[in-house]
Amino acid sequence: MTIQAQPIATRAGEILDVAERLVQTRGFNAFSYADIAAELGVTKPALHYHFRTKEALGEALIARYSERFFRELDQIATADEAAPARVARYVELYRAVLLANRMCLCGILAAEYQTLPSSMRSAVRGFFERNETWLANVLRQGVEHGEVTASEPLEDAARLVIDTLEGAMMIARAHDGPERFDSASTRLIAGLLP
Amino acid sequence: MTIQAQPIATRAGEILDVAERLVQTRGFNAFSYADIAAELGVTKPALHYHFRTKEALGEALIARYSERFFRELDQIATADEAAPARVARYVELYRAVLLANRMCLCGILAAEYQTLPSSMRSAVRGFFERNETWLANVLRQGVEHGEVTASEPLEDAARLVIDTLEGAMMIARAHDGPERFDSASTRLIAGLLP
DNA sequence: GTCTATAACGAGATAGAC
DNA sequence: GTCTATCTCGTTATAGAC
Repeated sequence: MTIQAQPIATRAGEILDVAERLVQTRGFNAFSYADIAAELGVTKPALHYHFRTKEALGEALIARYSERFFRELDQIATADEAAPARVARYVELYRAVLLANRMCLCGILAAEYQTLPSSMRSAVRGFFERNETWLANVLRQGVEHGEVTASEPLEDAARLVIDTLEGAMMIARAHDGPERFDSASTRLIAGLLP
Repeated sequence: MTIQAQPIATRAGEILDVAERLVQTRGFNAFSYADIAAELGVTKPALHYHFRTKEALGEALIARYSERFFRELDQIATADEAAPARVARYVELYRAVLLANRMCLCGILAAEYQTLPSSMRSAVRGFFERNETWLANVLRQGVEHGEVTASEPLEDAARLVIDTLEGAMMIARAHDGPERFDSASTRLIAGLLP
């Protein structure tokens, strides 16, 4: 048994990388297997071997994205920081996506929600639910230490934060640069402080 | 010369009605001329007579939607109401769209922004800019009367409101009912009151 | 002026070669 | 196991009939 010191770029991984960027940039309905195939220099049916349907590809995208995202949240929750700093780092995760000229994967899928197969729908909802739970916990910690002011239920406060960040991100992408997002997130966070 | 007492449902108007619902429900990239044709019982090329390209149809959709929307804003601004009531009515406009199981037309187009032809892009940006201006004026009126608390620049405060409503709407559509939107908008407005 | 027949192309997916 | 050749269908758009 060998141990992989570094993750090898598998073909499936390459496909997911390209597809992820295309979805985050253009949306799930606005890219095709042909786009991925052209970029990787393979034929379309080769992609179908790795992901038999577009739905399967979509599910894999959400799974990988979620795994990565919540691994980052774990790191934030593990570090020795106060709640406001944790929220700030949460906002920074979104901002980094925007700087790459992308939209949150599950955010853009939420916009296309009505057109998604049901397996992808539940995966998208799951992403947001996990975000809510995580953020509500951080807010609760902040309230208990007097560093955050938010009224119960804190799950609703968490949802407001998520909705605002997703919306600000989406509309900022229709403008140039992250300034619009920064202004919104700064005001949003200011409203959470004593 | 005759005067139209009531607007007649023209063929072009019928097409716009169906297309508008499809875009607000599924997005601009996820509907086709075939969908409209089937619903109206005509052939696809018949649609091309009225709107030669999908881009032309998209432009017409934004133009009509904007006209209707800003006419409503004019009414709100004309009525003898205080700023908080005007903001509440502004929120109610969004809520009504959500109750129809739709997304704001320009909101969903913002999500698809990178895939839109440039004529539609500028129309979408224009919609948001006009909204910002209108809402910033209402907020300024409220601040002057001591009914609203928001820090300068009020254009940024207006943007935060718009971003939040659009985001809350988008994510609420991935859940059932308007409760999630209501909770977010209530907290949003509460943050604007003294 | 309004619509039908048809084109030209790209989509996602299958069958089968190696 | 991995990929190429191919299929079928749906897409937007044009040409031309009435």
